[in-house]
Amino acid sequence: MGAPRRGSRPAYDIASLVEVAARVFIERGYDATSMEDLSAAAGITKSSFYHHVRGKEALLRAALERALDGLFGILGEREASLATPLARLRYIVRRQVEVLAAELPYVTLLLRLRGNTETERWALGRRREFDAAIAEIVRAAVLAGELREGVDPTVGARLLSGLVNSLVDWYRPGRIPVPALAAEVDRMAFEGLLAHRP
Amino acid sequence: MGAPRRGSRPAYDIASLVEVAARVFIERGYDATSMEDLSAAAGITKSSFYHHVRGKEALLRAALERALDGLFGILGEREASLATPLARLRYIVRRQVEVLAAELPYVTLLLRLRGNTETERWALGRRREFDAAIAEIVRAAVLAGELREGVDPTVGARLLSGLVNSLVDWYRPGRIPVPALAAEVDRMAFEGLLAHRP
DNA sequence: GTCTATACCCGGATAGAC
DNA sequence: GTCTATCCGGGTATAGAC
Repeated sequence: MGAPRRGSRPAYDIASLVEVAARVFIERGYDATSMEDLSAAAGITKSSFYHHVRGKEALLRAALERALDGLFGILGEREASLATPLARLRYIVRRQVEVLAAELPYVTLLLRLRGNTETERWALGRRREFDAAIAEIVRAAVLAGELREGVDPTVGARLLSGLVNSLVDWYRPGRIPVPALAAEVDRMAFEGLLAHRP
Repeated sequence: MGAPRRGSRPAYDIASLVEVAARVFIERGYDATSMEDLSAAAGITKSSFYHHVRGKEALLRAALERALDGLFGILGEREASLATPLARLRYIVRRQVEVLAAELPYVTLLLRLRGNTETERWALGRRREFDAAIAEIVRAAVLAGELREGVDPTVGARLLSGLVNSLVDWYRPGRIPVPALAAEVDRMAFEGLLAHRP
């Protein structure tokens, strides 16, 4: 990614430092993570670390941008405009699982924000925008009669998002192939766990 | 709850201070919350606050105990031993929604732990025990053929718990009657969102 | 680019007067 | 039981030598 390095040390391009930071932020929590923790994880001292990075919040912002870019990217894909609301919804859910798996630490961070700093509030706002887009599609699917009667669009959308987002609490790369994971989430969300139909 | 007070000030029994603390912990995050924040929320100074409370971690522990007591209480109820695994599972899910709604701040706190302190790790361990109990029932239901074929018990259990637990991210008391909420969660989990059956 | 040393502030917690 | 004053550790961030 960054310019190649001459020394034996790893290349401290911003991207790799952001990756390290995201990992530690998730492990300890953003507030509990000190710049000392981060610099140690990167293998240099705190002040050297500052040579590369503006500060703690800038690292958080970079990580959150990556997560949000991934998620909003889905909405811009061709398939996100499929004919029926249900087809759009299922496509987006599948892609959401994929993005979540691909950008796991960044999305995890995004989903655990509290809103203390300006950066966090900004990211929370963008996340709400994304959720609203999903909710709108759920609403359309209910109106089109594609979802079970009596599904409250707001509640349904929140449960659906909650189901997908809960993956960050346990999914770890490598254990389950992503397509299989996406299929399980899809079936759970749309067909449910039951064997038979009432 | 505590002994009645003579002055005009509210009674600072431990329970009410724990409630205040839980609220602020959730709002700001545990690590970002200072004892100053807590004492201010209780309407007294930091040192007065210390007169009533051991420290920050003791407050956290009391809140987490309340959440865990509520959850483990479910497993001890008569109905948690219903005849079929599926019946047990649906009963527990419903009760889990009810406990979550009744003890919202405490359960929210429990679900957002990172594991930095000894208290947090203790609570995380107990939470894992609870999740394992659910997973065991899911496994039994799959073996009994009560759940859709091809459901991985581990993944299914995690998705189910994730769905239920995601409520803490948006449910607020009063908006939706708890029975209706429990019914929506049950339908989503077991029947899915779709209108028709394949 | 990396280090040591340090400024500066804020957090948890306590002492002791009232 | 409440307060003001304070200790002390650790946090972000910077200065300046190498």
